[in-house]
Amino acid sequence: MIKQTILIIEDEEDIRKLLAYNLQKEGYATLDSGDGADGLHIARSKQPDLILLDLMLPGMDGLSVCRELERGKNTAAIPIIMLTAKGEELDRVVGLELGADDYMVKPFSVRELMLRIRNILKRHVQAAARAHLARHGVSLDTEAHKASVENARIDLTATEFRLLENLLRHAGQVRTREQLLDDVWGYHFEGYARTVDTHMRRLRAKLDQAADVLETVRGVGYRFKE
Amino acid sequence: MIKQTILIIEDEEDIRKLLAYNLQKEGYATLDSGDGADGLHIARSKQPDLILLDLMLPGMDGLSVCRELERGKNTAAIPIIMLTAKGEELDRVVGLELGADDYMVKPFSVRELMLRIRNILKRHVQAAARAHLARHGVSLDTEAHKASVENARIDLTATEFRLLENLLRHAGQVRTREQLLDDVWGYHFEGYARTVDTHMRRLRAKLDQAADVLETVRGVGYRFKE
DNA sequence: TTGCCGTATGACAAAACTGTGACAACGATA
DNA sequence: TATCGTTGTCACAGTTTTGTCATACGGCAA
Repeated sequence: MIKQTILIIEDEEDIRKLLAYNLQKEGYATLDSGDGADGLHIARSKQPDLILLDLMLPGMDGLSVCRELERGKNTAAIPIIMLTAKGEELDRVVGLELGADDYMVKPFSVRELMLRIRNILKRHVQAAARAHLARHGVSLDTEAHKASVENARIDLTATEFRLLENLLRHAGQVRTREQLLDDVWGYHFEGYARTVDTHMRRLRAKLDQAADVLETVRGVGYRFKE
Repeated sequence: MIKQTILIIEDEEDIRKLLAYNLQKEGYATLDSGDGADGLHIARSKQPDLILLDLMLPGMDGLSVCRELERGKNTAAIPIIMLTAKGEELDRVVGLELGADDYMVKPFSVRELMLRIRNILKRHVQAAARAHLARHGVSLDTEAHKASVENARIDLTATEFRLLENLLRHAGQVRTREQLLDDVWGYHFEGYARTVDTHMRRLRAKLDQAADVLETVRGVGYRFKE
């Protein structure tokens, strides 16, 4: 599993460090910036999974950053949690209006913030992950780790599931054995490329009537039918 | 196929040699430097395809080099893999923030590093290479590995596909048998130049009505019609 | 028109690929 | 500890793909 990255845009260094420390402890990767314009730039180039955005910032205030993020094609979908100091509450309406997903009033409970972050990320991941994971009657529920063919459950082992998921996510594209080994087995795997074949066979057997969604591209690799 | 060049900026000579040796074995050309400022200079003048950058360097540290690379107009797009020693992990965030594409913590697995390099390079090449691969009714979808003539699918073998792709990418230009053997078969291929002829015949047969897009330039080679 | 040289063709055997069944190693679980 | 499910390897067989060769063909210049 790839670590999710959270961008912290906050000018108070103490808070920034506190947040970074706690987020890292929770297993997230963090990026941070103490300045609005800079933070916006990082968001655009690194595309974090979530942004913690302070309202009061030097250079460019949080609302403007929010508005800009919302406008950018590849940042519009990133969830934002606004951090506001007491007394700025009036603005929260505007913030939410502008696309923030949630807000926290300082001083806030770190624990609560962590929980909200986890929830929001889960929602977003699910939404993104579930979107295209069904095709030609084969569908995967990545969260529940359940697979089905024409609405009939089938049992897949962990590896089979990851393999099918990878193929499905790249439906229509040929995936070479090397790519599959890297993505599904991981870089550490030092094995026989033909291992992939065996797993394809097992997958096909389990997919049964739907086995033809897995196409062999001779001399290249495998492809989930477009 | 032109060799890709990788710049190694690392002060420990043993590691530098180890990396250079392995990279060359993988078919890359290498440049190296044991000093930050010097490495930066080489990067600017030679424009390598990828940079391996150690964090701890004499003279100018890795982060500064990274920042400078990011700033330079003709170095900003070069992917960077940071090499960090254990315990420097805190900095990786900054590194990623500054534009590194990936990082490895020492001691790292050379094999894994090679795989990551391959993947990153592939991503970068793909992004640049995907273009209008269609002409005179012949179109290729390199991702899906599908070919069609006048919107009708045709089956090509792996070699035929690569050959047609190469000709198409150089549409309008004559390609000699030697060039085709180098690009399509690989520069290590020591075979009969007439092999190309046979494959051209097979391609023409499969292209059917569109066979005339493949022109023979007597005494020189072949050309995809402009 | 003839002869030369490069190219197209058809046939073929070698090489390369993929699908399969079997199996041992491993780990989890009862 | 015994058992069961999962995984990675391997050897083998059936096919397809590929490289080579011998031969026929065709453009071009003399």
